[in-house]
Amino acid sequence: MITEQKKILIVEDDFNFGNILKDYLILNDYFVVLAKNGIEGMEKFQNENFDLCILDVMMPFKDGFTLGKEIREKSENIPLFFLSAKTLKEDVLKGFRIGADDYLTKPFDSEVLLAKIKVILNRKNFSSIPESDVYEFEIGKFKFNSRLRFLTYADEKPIKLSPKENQLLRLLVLHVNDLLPREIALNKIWRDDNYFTSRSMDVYIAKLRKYLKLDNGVEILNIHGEGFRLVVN
Amino acid sequence: MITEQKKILIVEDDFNFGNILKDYLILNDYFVVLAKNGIEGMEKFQNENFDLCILDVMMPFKDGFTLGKEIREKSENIPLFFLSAKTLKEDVLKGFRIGADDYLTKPFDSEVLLAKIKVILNRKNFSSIPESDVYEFEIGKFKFNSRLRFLTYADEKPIKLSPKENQLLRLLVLHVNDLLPREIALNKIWRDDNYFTSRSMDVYIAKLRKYLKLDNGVEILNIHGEGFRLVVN
DNA sequence: TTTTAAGATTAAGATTTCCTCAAAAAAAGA
DNA sequence: TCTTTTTTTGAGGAAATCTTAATCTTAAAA
Repeated sequence: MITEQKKILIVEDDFNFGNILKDYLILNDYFVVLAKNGIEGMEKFQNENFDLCILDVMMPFKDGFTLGKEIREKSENIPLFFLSAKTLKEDVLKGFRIGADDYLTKPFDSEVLLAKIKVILNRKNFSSIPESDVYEFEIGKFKFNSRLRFLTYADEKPIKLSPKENQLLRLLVLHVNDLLPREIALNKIWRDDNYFTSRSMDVYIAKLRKYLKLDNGVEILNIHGEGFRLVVN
Repeated sequence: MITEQKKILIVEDDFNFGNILKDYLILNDYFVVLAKNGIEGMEKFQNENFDLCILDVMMPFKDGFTLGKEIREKSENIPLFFLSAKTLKEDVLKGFRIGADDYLTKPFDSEVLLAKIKVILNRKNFSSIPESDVYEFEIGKFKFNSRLRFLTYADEKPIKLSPKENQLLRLLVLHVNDLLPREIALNKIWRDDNYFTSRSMDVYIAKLRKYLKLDNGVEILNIHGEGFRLVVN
């Protein structure tokens, strides 16, 4: 069977190190794209579809954490590794809070990295909703662009959505007319499921409801104890 | 929160360390079982359903690698973490070759472990959701959606069902025209079979009857001392 | 037929979950 | 830095849900 090569994005400002890593992964049959800073990294990420991102943390212009956060806003599911010489617990935890799948402290062994890459890429991961690169949606009379974070009603001026509003609305749309379980939204967007994140989600539901009120064929219903449902007539 | 606690198996021969870890995870809202060696670990693994296994590598009788291998033979998907003071690259790689999802070297920070646990349980969560269970039923002139918890008569406005109403109706439908033994419903829905849960069930039967009255070809009959029967003409 | 157990129905309490608003805190932008 | 935007936190209250209790009815057993 011919398995498609997996595509990996490496963002690393140390040219030497980046290239060694790239060559090593290519040798192990991955397709690798190397970006040399956060800005270039974001560009490449937007233009191609990757299976995994490996981000150096300390970089000029835009650091790895910032980039990681931006990537997570676009895609809740893409595997994300941070590489860093920062071994401080606080940094590691920050990485995970952003939504990393792993955090490797330099120096690390390349074979170990390879093993971790294999684990995460081989994990059977039929996500209930296929991770799609669709970002334009219609919701009743609204147009919703989740890349630009705009919600536009008819010919009115677009409503700008905050990142969280945007992510939540996107998940709701992907489950349109069906249940979006609370737990799933919390884990995907907030990366944690507890009392407070749940309250926070409620606040965002309220905000979205306010926006969507313009079209009364559209509403967000609660299913008590389960989650929410975006209903469109 | 309605979300079930995730169940974690820890296998660790150091009593003290194992218990500290256990308490820490319990504090963070996991259900934890601690086994003190590989043999006991395997027993517990076989008898219960875990969401994650955390195995110490160096243990008497049966070491963590051996146990991990056996667990992988039984279940190729369950997340597996190794804990070990062995930091040698070769050991780490061995762990991954066995099928570990991560390998933490002691000493490690418990918060970091917690972060990793959350990451992996969330990933698995999304994939295990397909829930190809049937959730759309017809009951006479009713349509019943047990996912959205709706009961709709002809073209009327859907009746919202509460979780318990929903579960009970679902069980009745699955046994349609046949007996649904009281005991089974109680154990499945209330997870307990006593005087009070039984009275509670009666209350829910009454509620369902009220809803179903719209269609007089549908009724819930009692079979004295046995249970209930949903009858549809 | 009488007695006892099981079930039906309704309503009141208790609990949990959700909603709303506002203020505090944190993050991003200028 | 200061300002603006975004996110979280908290409280009060509303709504939904579930249990318990009280009162009646029906079915089976003695």
